[in-house]
Amino acid sequence: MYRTHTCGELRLTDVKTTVTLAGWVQTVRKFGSITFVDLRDRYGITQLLFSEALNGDLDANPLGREFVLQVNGTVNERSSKNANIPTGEIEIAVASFKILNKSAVPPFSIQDDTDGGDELRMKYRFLDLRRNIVKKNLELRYAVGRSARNYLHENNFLDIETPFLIKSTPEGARDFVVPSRMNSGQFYALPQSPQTFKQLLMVSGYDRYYQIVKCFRDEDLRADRQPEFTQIDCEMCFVEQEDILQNFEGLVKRIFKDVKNMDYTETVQRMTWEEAMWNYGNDKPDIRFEIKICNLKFPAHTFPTKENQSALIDGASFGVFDDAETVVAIAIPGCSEYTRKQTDELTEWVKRPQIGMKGLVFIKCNADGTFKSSVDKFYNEDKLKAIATAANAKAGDLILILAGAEERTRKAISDLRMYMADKLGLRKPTDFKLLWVLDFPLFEYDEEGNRWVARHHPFTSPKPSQIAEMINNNPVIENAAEYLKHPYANIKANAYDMVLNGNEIGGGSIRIFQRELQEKMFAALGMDAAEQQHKFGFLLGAFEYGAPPHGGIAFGFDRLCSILGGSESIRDFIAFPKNNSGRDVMIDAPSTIDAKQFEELQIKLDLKA
RNA sequence: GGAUCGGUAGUUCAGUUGGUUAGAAUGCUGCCCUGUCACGGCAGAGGUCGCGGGUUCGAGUCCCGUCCGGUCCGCCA
Repeated sequence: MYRTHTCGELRLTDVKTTVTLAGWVQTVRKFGSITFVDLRDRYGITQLLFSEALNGDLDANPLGREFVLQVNGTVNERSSKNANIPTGEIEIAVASFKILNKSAVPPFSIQDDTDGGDELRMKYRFLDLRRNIVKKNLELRYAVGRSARNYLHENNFLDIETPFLIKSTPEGARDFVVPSRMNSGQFYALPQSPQTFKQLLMVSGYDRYYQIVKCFRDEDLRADRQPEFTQIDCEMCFVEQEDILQNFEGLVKRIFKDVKNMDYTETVQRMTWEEAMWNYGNDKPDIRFEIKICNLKFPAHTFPTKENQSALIDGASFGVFDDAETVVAIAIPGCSEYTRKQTDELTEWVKRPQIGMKGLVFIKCNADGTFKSSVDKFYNEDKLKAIATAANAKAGDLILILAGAEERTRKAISDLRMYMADKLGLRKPTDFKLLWVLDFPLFEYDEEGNRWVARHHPFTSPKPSQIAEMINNNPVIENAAEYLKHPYANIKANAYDMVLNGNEIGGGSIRIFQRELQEKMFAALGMDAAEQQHKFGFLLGAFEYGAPPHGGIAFGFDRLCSILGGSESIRDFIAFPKNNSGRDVMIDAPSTIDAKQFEELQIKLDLKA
């Protein structure tokens, strides 16, 4: 028997017990004739005492960090206790020990505040995973998964596996492709998601399906994006949007309860995509703080239902505003005292290429009710006051105004809103606020190809009231400059995103289940009948055999874990992640393959120089 | 595909206007120490300054190229 106890469980009540422990040497502290060794395993750290007085034959000298050690001894009460660790009141008086394996000196320290940089930790990820802080993240990941499975199981969902080797249908992201040896010249693709399979399962009558499943997308990475990632993938039949929303806010609330012991009792807020863009400039707003955009000027067709307020800024001969398509403002609470240096810094921030604004206009709403702005030359006190009222600014606030092209400016004000909230500490990682964003546009305009692309995916159904509009109109865009006036631009989807603290954690839709509508959708995306048949014939065929109404959702599992863990990076919650270039630096993948493998695949490499 | 920041001891970093033998902390090795838990003390080893080229009397430092890594934009149905 290698061990009788773990390194985390012995307490004062175990004193005088003879025990055997096994683990890794965390530290060795020598004091002449006695030596302390901290022994670590998954469960904790236990102090070992090597003492010449107790056993003169013991020589702790050969021990080094990360040696694998088995010790036999007696549990003793410590004479000086350590309140910082659960086992801090006891130690093991070592009677005998065995080095089960030696260790090279690790390239970085195995502790919470390690001295290792990211690259090194990834190269030696097996050592990094020994660190408590990383272990905690993987434990959290397990807890989230277990909670989700429990909830879904209790609600009659069936976990069904779908294949990883499937057909390439590069509609959205680039596929990872896998050559087939037995079918030379042909390729599988790894699934970007099990989308079509789960829909086929609905056709088969498995009315509640889920899977915690890997998905693969061959696109460039970010801190929160990996080429292989995990989704909690769900689908239901005989449901409307409302059923899905109810079921899956239940899932997330359950995860909050199980993982964070948090009762999320408040109603999950909902807003339409249009409201989100109007108020926050963003389809995944962080609503933990109140700041909303004031739309001083905007192109009428982008928000057909909204009233134009440009009278507030027009007629002042201020060219920047007069020439801009869009002028938007946010009132930042309590920042009217910002110095020239601070406002300059904000101006520089919005001028960075990532934001791409030409400049920043500000209005200080002084505590005494006066106003001071960077555009005093153009706007008198009354006009500034009117703008401040529109922006819902109070005395003491700082109004920041951006002007420019609609899309870019809206994104910029959204980024600025988040930047200021971070600055003011309004985005606490311990606060959680859920939000449903509803009624997304069904289509997006692709400038490059002058065509429609599906905003969510091509299986998403339009709002029932707009099906006729879709079927009866020609998708061809005659005038690229005025694509927003095309009827398709206003078709809304039966699609929904779940947003947590400004992050999209899940998204889904009610699907198309009629062949005719699905064909119209494919056609709208530029697929002729032959291409439809080649790529999705199996799905269109299945829709002819009694496809039920259905819909579903998929949650980004890694991202959900990282948010619950209070981290920006999903890599911390994946045992063996890829780096920024999609490489696994530990096993050094991807790599070249043998000539023999090429031969078997009948593939000849011809790399462009 | 693009922008930007970085690459100096095992590790994390400092290194001034280009100028003597490239430093600190930590880790590592040896010695001392009976109550530490970030132990302490003394001594020591440890560097192709990512790589290639250029400018210069002289390059870690300046220039060009390249590789690697981080972040972001594009991209991510």
